[in-house]
Amino acid sequence: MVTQKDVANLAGVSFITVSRVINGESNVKEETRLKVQAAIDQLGYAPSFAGQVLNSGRCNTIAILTPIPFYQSLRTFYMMRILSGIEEVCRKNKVDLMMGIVPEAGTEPDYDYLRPYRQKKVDGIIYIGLRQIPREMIEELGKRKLPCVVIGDRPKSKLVSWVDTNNFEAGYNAVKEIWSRGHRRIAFIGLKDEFFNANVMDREKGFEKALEDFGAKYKPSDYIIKTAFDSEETRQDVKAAFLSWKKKPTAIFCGADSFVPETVKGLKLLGLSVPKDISLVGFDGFINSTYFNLNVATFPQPLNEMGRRAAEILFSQISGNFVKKETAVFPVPFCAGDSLQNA
Amino acid sequence: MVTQKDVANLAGVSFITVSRVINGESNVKEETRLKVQAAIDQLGYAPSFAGQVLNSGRCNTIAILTPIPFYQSLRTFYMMRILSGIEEVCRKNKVDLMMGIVPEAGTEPDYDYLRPYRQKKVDGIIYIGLRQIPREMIEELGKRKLPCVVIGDRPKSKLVSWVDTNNFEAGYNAVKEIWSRGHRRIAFIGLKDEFFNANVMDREKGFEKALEDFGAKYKPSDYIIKTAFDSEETRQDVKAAFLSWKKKPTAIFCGADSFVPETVKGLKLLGLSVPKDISLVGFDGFINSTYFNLNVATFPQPLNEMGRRAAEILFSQISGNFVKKETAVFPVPFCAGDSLQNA
DNA sequence: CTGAAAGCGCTTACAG
DNA sequence: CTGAAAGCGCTTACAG
Repeated sequence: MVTQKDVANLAGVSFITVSRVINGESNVKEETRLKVQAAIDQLGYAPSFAGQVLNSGRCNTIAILTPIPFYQSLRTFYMMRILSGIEEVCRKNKVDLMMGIVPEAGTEPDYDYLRPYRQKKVDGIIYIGLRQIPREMIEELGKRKLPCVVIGDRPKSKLVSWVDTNNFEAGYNAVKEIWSRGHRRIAFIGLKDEFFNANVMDREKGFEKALEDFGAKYKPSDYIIKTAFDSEETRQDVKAAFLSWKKKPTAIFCGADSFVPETVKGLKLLGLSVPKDISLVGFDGFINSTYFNLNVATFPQPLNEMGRRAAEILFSQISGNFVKKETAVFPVPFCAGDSLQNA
Repeated sequence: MVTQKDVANLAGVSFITVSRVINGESNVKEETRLKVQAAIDQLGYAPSFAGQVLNSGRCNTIAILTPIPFYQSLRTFYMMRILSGIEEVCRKNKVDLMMGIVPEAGTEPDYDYLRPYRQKKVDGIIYIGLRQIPREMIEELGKRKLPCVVIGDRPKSKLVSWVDTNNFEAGYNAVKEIWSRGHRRIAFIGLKDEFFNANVMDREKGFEKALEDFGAKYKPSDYIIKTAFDSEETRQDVKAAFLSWKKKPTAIFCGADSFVPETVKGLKLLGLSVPKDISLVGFDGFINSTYFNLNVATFPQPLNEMGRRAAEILFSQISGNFVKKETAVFPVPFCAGDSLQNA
């Protein structure tokens, strides 16, 4: 490997001068600088990361930790869009990105969340949620005061920053959009409690609150279907719910786009087609009309922007050498689509 | 940051003994080992990466370089499935994963492909293709003899290893499957030459060769549509081609799943429905029947396995301290689907 | 403007 | 079985 000494020898100066040129210090004669630069170019020298870290304590790398497996389609989109925003900010700041997949709970008992940080391999961590952040991790984060930003979850810890969408408001607004098109009986499809998905739950709360505020003539909670992720279960749950309801809803708000395809199929089993017989609104913006033959009205989360913001918060904490809880809540815009029609 | 010295002080030994315990050396009294281990646990010590790298020259990190932007849906799947295989092997080998997005050609003139390696931030590189690997990069890779494996492309360099699918064979087999179902006039949809996509081109060659071998009564090249990625262009190209053909094909082989949705729509413009009026076979296995309302016959690439193999080749070269060109060609299995019917 | 010294956290011989 | 010394590649004062 090429070192400062090699460059120094070739240029006929001491390695300290090489260090000065690398770091763009001003106290180097122009002639010397040119000689050194020529030697650097000739040898293809780049300063060893390890040597720099040892001195600066900064490694210009951050870790992205996430429990989302790489191959699960819709969740992959969620993560990739966030990642795209993070990457943009990292690139600007000349910071590298390390990826770690947090194993399923219980799968790998001795998995060490914070190893990269404790090893000083990264300066900070961005955790991309969707599944609740593990309690042990939050505790150690707090104890060690390490720069960390969580996306998509709101840890209570006094030291852990987070970036999230306003799911309650978005749920509320979803009902508002549907209601304004004349629908007076609206159903919600959410997740079973065992998933502990605060995001979908908040959308559900927004759904209920909006219907109360608007004076719906039925009990919102009677029109909530709780189902599972990416599963055929959804289809059956939808069918069963519809059969149990005496008065059928004219619109459905899916708390996540993952439920949309199976909901549509479940409705088809009942002889109902979207949007002719019933309207439908999704959430997330992952269902692409190129692949799904219905242009779904939805609430696309500003994932890219959230990724960027998370990275910015993290960098400000790293470079400021302090850890202070910062939070950001993003509103979710409505995006109209053919699946939502007037009642 | 906690260092070996801190642990040594707490345990009442020298930091060298701590180093021994960390590295599991045998020449440490059991009693001492326990004392040291207790101190390590108490302080939450982990050996600094930088110190280790400086000594061993090994950093237990590899870089994944790819020109695929994070947000492009189908290409995202391609990359993520490969990544999933790589990650699996990395986890087993306790190696970390660094991600780098190679900018569009010309976008960032001073982008330095090999910086992470020259900085000794990674031990080797896996390049995930889909767009041809940049010439400058290949040259520098060869010059520096750095451990590198390319996935999805076959660089000529004597030193760069690669892992790829047998696209010619797969293209040939696609025609074989279609032909065996009685189709005697089959069209191909590929990419315009300007994309330099060797993979799709090889499938095209397999398509042509198969038709020749089977004694097709027409010139295969007359039934090749060349289109662009992810674009509405495809729809128009399909329509135009169909209008120009006097004898219509009874089946179409899409050289990539990206073309499938728009091809289906283009056919619809002509009043043709799949598979009732015309059969269709895709390639890649990205079109999920949950989201696309047609179960497409296709050739799913063994991406996960390719990722694993690439990582294994890379690790063997890194730990062996040699760089030798190794290559692996994966066959692509056929996966039947409703879109391909008997003629 | 340039160089010798010390030290960052670690490991690898070498002594004892 | 344990420790003192040297060195990995770098930067940061300090001297000149």
